[in-house]
Amino acid sequence: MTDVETGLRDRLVDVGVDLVAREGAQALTLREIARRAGVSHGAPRRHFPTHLELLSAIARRGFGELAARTAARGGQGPARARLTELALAYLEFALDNRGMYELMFRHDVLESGHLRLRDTSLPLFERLVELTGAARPGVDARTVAGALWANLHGIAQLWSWGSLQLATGAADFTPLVRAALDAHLGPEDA
Amino acid sequence: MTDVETGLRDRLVDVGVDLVAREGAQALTLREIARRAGVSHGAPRRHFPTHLELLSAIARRGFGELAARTAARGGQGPARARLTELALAYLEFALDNRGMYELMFRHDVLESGHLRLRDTSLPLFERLVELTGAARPGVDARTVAGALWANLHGIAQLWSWGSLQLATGAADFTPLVRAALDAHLGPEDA
DNA sequence: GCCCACCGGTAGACACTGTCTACGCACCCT
DNA sequence: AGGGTGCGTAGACAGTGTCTACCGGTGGGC
Repeated sequence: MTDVETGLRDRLVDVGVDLVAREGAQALTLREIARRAGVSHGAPRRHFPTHLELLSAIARRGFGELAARTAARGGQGPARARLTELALAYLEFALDNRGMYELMFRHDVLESGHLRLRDTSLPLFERLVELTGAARPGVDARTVAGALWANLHGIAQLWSWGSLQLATGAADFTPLVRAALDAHLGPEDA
Repeated sequence: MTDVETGLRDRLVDVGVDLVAREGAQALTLREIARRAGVSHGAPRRHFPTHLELLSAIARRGFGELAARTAARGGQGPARARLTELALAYLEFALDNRGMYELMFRHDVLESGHLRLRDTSLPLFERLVELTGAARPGVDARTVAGALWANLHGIAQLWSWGSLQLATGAADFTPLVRAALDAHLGPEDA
């Protein structure tokens, strides 16, 4: 009735997205996904030759939503303000969807050829490069953007793991994000 | 004869360290470690009640060597230069020992209580805080050090995964590390 | 209109994993 | 000498991913 008519391929990914949000990345068993989709454990093989490819398809959903979230925010205004919004949106996504974010950056589990992150991840980075160049002209925007991206990723990972709270004693990650932005782009009101 | 007399507990960790360097983190099967140690698959249980605890013991070796490597470098000189050496040593460790580094930051696999990283990781961070305060007085050294650490970690991870090469087109990670250091600490010759 | 091929799901086997339990051997202590 | 305990063995169990044989329906070609 509702969406029973959707193909099994999409349904498996739906189930996976739901499952990783609900129980974490280690719950994404092939057989468990099949179980929750109401099919036998051999069925997914018709659509995803291997477990890794199913996980990659689930992760690609994550990259898509990350792109959508960061695109929705930081629409206009000066480049520096848009970068702040983008960075905060990135961090919030990572911490609202820890399981998915963890899955997205488990390169041992995502044969990077399968998930074509060039389609979703690279455009996002290009936007970062563009905004960086606008906010801080006169430097190698590509390198600075790379360092900034790495910084956001590191904060997301270490914060999610709890290390940064332990090491710095902070209770909120926004000061860290602002410190990173100030460092790479210069102080906000400059 | 050689070191046959070492206890099984240490031998298991030895085998694990060797195995993760040789074949990566996913090869650290409990049974495979036992096999290579020449004991039955049930033997490790006498020393490590669970697989996670054995992995944590192996990872702790990694934290120890990371601390040793970063301590060996950056011995003296101005704080800024020592920080550069420390950062490069950190990155080189991460990229020379990808399997180990990956293991060290797999929080799903390291019940963080077991590996007492307070003993090895926090002192390293404290040294980072101290040097940061010396290199860049007048700011919240703890926050800046946290952001810098996250930046190094992010570079290590994304570089090891290949994303930064793809996104920035760089072939060497030192420009990125220097960009991060310049960003958080100010330009070197200041 | 029939037959046949094929798409897609089922069911069972296989090797492998981590954990648990029963067993046994050797050693040490009194 | 005897009993207990530390430590490794061996087998069972549930669970995993992959592979293979099977098979029901559906659609196209003649």
